[in-house]
Parts: sequence; C-alpha cells; structure tokens
Amino acid sequence: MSDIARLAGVSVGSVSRALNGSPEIGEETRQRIVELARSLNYTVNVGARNLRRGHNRTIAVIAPFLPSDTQRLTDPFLWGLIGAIAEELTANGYQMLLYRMDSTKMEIADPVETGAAAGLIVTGQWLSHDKANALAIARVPFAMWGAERPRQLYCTVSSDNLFGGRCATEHLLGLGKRRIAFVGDTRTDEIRLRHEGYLAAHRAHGVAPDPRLELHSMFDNVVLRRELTELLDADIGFDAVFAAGDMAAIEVMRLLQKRGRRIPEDVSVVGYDDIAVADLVTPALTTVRQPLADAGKALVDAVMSQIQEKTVAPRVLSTSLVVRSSTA
Amino acid sequence: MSDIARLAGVSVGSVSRALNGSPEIGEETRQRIVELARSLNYTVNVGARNLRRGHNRTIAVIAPFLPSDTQRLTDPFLWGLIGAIAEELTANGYQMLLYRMDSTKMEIADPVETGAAAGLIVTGQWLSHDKANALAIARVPFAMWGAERPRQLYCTVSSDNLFGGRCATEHLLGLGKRRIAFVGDTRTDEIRLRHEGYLAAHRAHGVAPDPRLELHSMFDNVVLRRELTELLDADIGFDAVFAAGDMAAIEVMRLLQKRGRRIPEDVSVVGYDDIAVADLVTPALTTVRQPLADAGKALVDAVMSQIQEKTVAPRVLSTSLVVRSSTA
DNA sequence: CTGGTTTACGCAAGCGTTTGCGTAGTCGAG
DNA sequence: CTCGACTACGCAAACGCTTGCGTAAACCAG
Repeated sequence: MSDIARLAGVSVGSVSRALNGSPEIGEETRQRIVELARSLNYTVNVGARNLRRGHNRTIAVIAPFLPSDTQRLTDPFLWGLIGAIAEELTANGYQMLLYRMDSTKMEIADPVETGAAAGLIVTGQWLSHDKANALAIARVPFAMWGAERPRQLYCTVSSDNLFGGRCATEHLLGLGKRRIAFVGDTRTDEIRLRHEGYLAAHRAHGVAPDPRLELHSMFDNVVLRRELTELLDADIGFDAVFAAGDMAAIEVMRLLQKRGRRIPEDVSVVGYDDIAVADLVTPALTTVRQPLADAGKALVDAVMSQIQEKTVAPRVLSTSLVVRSSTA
Repeated sequence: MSDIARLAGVSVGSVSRALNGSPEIGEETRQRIVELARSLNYTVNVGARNLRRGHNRTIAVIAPFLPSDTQRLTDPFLWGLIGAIAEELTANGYQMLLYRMDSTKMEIADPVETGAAAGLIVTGQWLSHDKANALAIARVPFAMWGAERPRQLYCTVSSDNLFGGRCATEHLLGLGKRRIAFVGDTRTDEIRLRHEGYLAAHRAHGVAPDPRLELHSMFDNVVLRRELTELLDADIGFDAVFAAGDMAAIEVMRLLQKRGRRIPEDVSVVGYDDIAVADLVTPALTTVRQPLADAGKALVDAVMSQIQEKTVAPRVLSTSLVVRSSTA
C-alpha cells in the first residue's frame, strides 16, 4: 500500500480512501490509484483491515463428527446443511471457517472470542445447553441447528420435528398400518420431538403404539442392526417402520430385505431428512423433507441479525412428506 | 492483554511471552499471568498475532459447484475429500477456510494474497492450467486434486486414474463381457485417464471397443438419461457399463432397471469413487475406491511442505477395485 | 569489592490498515 | 479584497499483538 502511495505521489491514507470508495477523494486521483493498484495486482490485507476495523466478515461453522465414524464426516444431511450455509454466507459476502468438533467432547475454543470469526453456527445440538446459553450471555452472534429448549437464551433453527414425525406416522396409519416401529435415539431433542409426533399420530387415530417396537439406536449401524435383528427374532410383528433419519431408514431396509421381508408389501418404511440418496435406493424411500436451503438462510440470517445487534427469535421451518415407493 | 499486564504488574510484552511459553520469563510470574488470563478467560486475538507474525495457520480450500446443481454442493465424493482434508488440517493445527467457486467461472480472489490464508487447496481440476501455474510462480503454497498435466509448475494429487480405469474394465472383461459402455466426460483430465485405462484394458484383452458405446455426459443427470435412452433405443447391444463416477453409475443402474434390464444378469455396472452410497444401492455397486484419507493427507502435506519452502512433487495414490453385486 | 555473565523483565517499534482531525488550496458571496 | 465554506488531501494514532534490544538486579569468580 505504501508502494502505491509513493508511486501515485499521495499518502497511504489517500490510497486507503480511494480503494474503499470514500467520497473525500478526487475522482482523478482515485482513477490513478486504483489503476496503479490493479497493475501491481495489489489486494488489501484482510487481517490488518479486520484488526483496524475491529470486526471481520467470516463466520465459523462447527461440524460435529462421531469418533466412531473413523473420524470422518459422513452424514449426508449435515453436508447438505453446510452446503446451504456456505451458499448463503457467500451471498452475504461472508467467508466460512469450518471447524470439526468431536461430538463426544463438545468443547470448542470460541472462534469469536479469538477474533477469528464474527459469528458462530453450530450444525446440531451437540453443544450443551449451558454452554450455548453462556455464549448467548457473552453476546456472541450465534445460531444452532436443533430443537428449541425451555429457557434458552440463544437462537435455534430447526424443522418442525413434531409435525414431521406426526406426518410420517399418519401417512403410515392412513395406509392401514397399525404396528409401526420407531427407530431413533430419543435422548436428542430433535428425535424426541419426532417421536412425540409419532405418539400424537397414534393418539389421533386411536391406536396404541407398542413400546416394544421402539429402537433407540440410529447413528451406529452396528447397534441398529443388532436391535432390529433382536426385534425380528423375537417375532413381535410389525408392518411399518418410521426411522427418524434416512441413513437409519436405509439401513433398516437393507436388513429387512436381507431377512426376506418385501418393501413395501410386507413392511412400509419412512425416513426423515430427504437426503439425496433417498431417491436412489431401491425401493425409493418415502421420507419427510427438511428444507435445506431455508435452513441455511435462516441460520445465517440469525447470526447476521445478531451481528447488527438485533435480537432474533428461534425459528421452526415447515417440513413436507415426500412419498416414494417404500410405502404402500 | 494490557488489562492482564496491569493486574499482574508486568508489561504486555511479558504477558505475551508468558502466554507463548518463552523461556525468558520467570516461572512464578508465568504462573500468575496464565492464571489471570484464565480467570478473565482471555484468548489472544489471532488476527493481530497473524498480522505481527506475518503468517497465519489457516488454509483455504476451494470447492467447486455446478450452477446447474441449483447452486448446491452435492457430489458426495467431494464432501468426503473435504472431510478428509478438514481432518488432516486440524491434526496439523490449521483451520480451514471454505470457499465455493462457480466451476464455470473458475476464478477466485486469491485468499493467500489477501493474507486470509497461508495456503490453498483446490478440490478438483477446475482452475485453468495457466492460472494454476501463475499461482505456483507467485510461490503460493498450493495443491490441487486432479490429474498431472504436462509442464505443470504446481503440485497435483490424484488417484491412479489410468490404473483404476484399467482395473474396472479388466474386471468386466474377465467376467466375459465384451461390449462395455463407457460413461464419462473425457474433457476433464481425470476422466480422460480413466477412459485411457478402459482402452488399454481392451487392447490387453484383444477386444476392440465400440466407440458408439461411449457416453460423454456424467455430471448432468438429465443429459445422461437422454444419452443412455438413445443408446438403448438404437438397439446397440452392450453387456456392461463402466461409469467414471459412482453417481453416474447409480443413475445408469436406475434407468436400466426401469427399462427392464437386470443387473448384473443382463448388464454389469461398475462405478468409480466408492462413495458411501455405493454400498447402499441395490444391487450394491462394484466400484474403484479412491483412498480418501490418503488423499486428504497428501494434499495438506503438499501445502505444508510448500509453506516451509520445500518443493513437492505431484503424487498419485493407488486405487483398488471393490467388487460388489452389480457385476457378475 | 570489582567486573563480567546471566536472568528476568521493560521499552518501543512495527505488522498493514483505517479514520478523525487538521489544513493548504479553491471558490463564491458580499 | 476579505471571509467563510468546501474540497481534497496529509498526518498520525490506533487496532492487539510479537520480539529485538536494552538494562536493572542477582550471581559468581577472582
């Protein structure tokens, strides 16, 4: 920058003003300066700019990973969400700093406090409630993908898990199914809501759900297979499965097919998320779609608003059932 | 930091030294300072540190997206690669700045020049050869996922596409298949090499490939479906398909099944990449695996070396055929 | 006790910008 | 011609940290 100043015969301050389009600079001098800058292909050092301006235009997004996944980020839904966030961020002229966090440790050196980012997006309810509240109290611009919780000080964005779970289950009940298995770890809030939807649908139709048909593992395929095998071996009949995640649903379908059950003739299966694969497996999976693009938009809108000192309310996005051939 | 200095009764310089573990600071003073820092939960401002030190510990990774993908990043292989890079980066104490780049525009404001990152990884051969060479000349630490090209000044990492293509094809030929269709856009170097492997395998087995069996679209499912439909309608017989990407292979399988062809009885299909879905579709897809973890490691090793002013040679990683039930 | 080392810290420059304030020059009104 | 108001730019401080250099204090040998 000082080189440019010298060559243009002005001060560095003027170069800065010219490059930033300040009105207090002569049109002709500006021309000269920007021309010079281009020919030297100069770009401003964002670090120095951020330091001086006291803020930056990057936001950190935290992706959890399960150590069991051989350390890999594998959940397609998560990638879809991150992609949507990336898209929305660039649309806002922001950069994305991607962090991986061990979901069992759930701790993170706050990138906002270190000045590395201006805001924070957590893609999943991995952070403890208290830690999230602490962030909110510290006035860190912060949004989380996940279910609303009582007394939360922070902003969450989620799909309508209750409605989604209810929708999926009612679809099955409407098909005449009466013994619907549920697959999902209800210790996480999102899944718990989907499960509540499952129960609500049963109540609305006056059918009593069989608690023996509930499988509580969904992220660990090995455990899921074991639980499902036990269920099949116990000879407790069921004619449908609602899995609170597509990957689990697909795993369920595979095992059922391996055990000679026909889908959807013998048992209908519906998933949750509508990841890209859902349409590619055989049979194509009926599932409830989470609005990915809306999710990304809502998440970054939330932190943008907080950066501008505006307060934001939690949002829940509408979901929709996508009927394919795994149910009939 | 000056607060801590004041409270500890030392200068800011000493605080800095204490926090960075300099030996020129008294053990007892250090204790006092770090204790104070923790209690105020202070973290150093990385921007200022980077500015002063003249370097930073973040590297930019560029993910291409096809505008046709409704702007979304959808390729599972790409996500796998990015995940592997993220993992390796954190293992090296680096952060990851994720950029999206329109793959048709192929231009990018160099994050290294702006001081936003210390290095650059491009996940695909989207950057023009000239632009990549220019980066190398500018001594930007830089690595690209993709095939080696003649007279390249930069570092590429790729899997052994030639061998992979040959392997896949020989597997089919070994199964007695003689009319093997090829699906892939040979204008990109990686695919071109896979295609050469396809040809080499034919030569080795003394069978002449039929050029009418070559479909050149693979990233656009609509076009792919059209081309494949035309091939089927033209009644040009084939008993196998080698698709130079799993997503394309899966799409091919779907269409073939819809047209009443049995897989693998009527036509065998092999893909490329071994994305997670490959094992989930029906039938499970035979495919050539690209070593994702190695790829991530090689890529970040390459830029790390360049950051330390070491020169690095292009690397090609070994591939392996994963045989599943889509071939027989 | 003196002179030379070592230890433990302070001082201040500087990383590359931005920006408030000050000020020569220009201009138009009176 | 004088004077105030602009205009267009220069000056220098500041952003939060690191680090080379300088230096009191402590220590040891002679």
